[in-house]
Amino acid sequence: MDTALIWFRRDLRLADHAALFHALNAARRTRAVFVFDTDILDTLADRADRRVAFIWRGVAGLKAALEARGGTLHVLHGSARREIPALAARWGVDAVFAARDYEPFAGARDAAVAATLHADGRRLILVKDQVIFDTDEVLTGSGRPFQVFTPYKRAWLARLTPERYAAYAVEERLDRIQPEAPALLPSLEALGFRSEALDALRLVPGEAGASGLLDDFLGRMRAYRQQRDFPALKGPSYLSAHLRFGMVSIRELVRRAQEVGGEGGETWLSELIWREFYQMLLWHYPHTAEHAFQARFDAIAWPDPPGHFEAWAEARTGYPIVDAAMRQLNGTGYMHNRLRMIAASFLVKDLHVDWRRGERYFAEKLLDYDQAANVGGWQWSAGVGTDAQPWFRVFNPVRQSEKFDPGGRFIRRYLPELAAVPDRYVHAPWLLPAAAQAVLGFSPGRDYPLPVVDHAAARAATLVLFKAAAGGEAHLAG
DNA sequence: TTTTGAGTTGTTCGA
DNA sequence: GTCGAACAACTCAAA
Repeated sequence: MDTALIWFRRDLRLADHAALFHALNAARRTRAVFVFDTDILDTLADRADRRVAFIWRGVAGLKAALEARGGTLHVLHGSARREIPALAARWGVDAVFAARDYEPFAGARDAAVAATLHADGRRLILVKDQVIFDTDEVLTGSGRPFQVFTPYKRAWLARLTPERYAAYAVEERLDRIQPEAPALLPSLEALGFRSEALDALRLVPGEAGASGLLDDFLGRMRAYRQQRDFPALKGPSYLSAHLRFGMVSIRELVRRAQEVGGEGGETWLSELIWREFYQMLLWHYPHTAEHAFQARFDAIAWPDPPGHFEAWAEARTGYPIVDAAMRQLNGTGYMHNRLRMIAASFLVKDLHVDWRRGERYFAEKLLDYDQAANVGGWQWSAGVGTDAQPWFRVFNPVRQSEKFDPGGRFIRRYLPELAAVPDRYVHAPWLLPAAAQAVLGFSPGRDYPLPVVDHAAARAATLVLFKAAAGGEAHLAG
């Protein structure tokens, strides 16, 4: 073919890029485009949304990298559904190449773009790039999607061969990307956003940022299994936001995990497999974005008592580990994985708020927000999802705090008002004896909120809700 | 078709 | 403080 268009979306890199590789191989000339899609941007409430600034810098870096090789990246601001077919027509491209995206919104958008292109005699070619195995490449013996992680993981690993994570080398053909006309990058302000929220994050967007994080993590991956659950430690890779926007290739990450091996490499690889498990599930069962995977639990009427959600979101539940976690999220756009489970469990099983409200809040705040992983994680925590924990397993926020932040280091990092509270009471400051309160000048209720709920009572009420839901379904079914 | 083994990340209670 | 058992019954996946 004569001309291809590579449409960058959440694959903002040049290295090891499957869609770019196929476009460069298929066509004599390739042009490149990124669209700041108003169909997405218009839904964002926060004009200082960290993700827009993060992506904007990633796009700027990508454009500069292409220009250093004699090409360029055209950057548009509008509805991708209209802009992509219009650009394809203006430039007379034969086919548009893009990385396949498994989220419901993306699937609908791509179907619409494909239909418009097709009516004009052009094609949209979607290429597997953001996963090792596509949605139908790891199935049960009877050809159905796995619903339990462990057998999925076993099947995934059994199919893994080095060719699966071999890099798509594009470097030698990048000179086929040619500028049509001088291309401008609209400023963040022109897009209607500000960047100050990102400045506080000290995370470098783009391929360079990803490669710096990966280099740092390679030295720590062996200790990943031991350290990953302790939020005060530097245990995880911190690559989630870069992986979300494709600033690093999943194949490179799997390659690295294999190279390091051992329990550290295996545990980290397992996390990458979880990512694909949830992407595969959301694609096969798109309704689970809004509904419990286990239908019998979709009917639970969560009491949602007034003020509970706000206390959680504003980090004033009176449970330090939960409040510290929420301050980390609100202040940085990131939350440690262990804390995501604790905060989610607390909102649902202690505050009795519908898991969907929590999922939506995380969707607004997380820089690394990934719909499949977030929905899957929330449903797991709420005990309503596929492969969910047993319904009677309710996290105790004080036990979790004592176990995973034993010295209260993480708590005090985000709750300096607890600096003077002794380790023994930092997980439950309302238990601090009156004599100690006087000596320390710390008074629960004055210097830090009293607990909004009693955990033991809240836990008992949760078990009743679940028993009623499970019993009700059995009754209906019978 | 039937059977069998197993299921990310826990908590509480009582000895 | 530490340890083992109980917490229920169900569904999935594979033999």
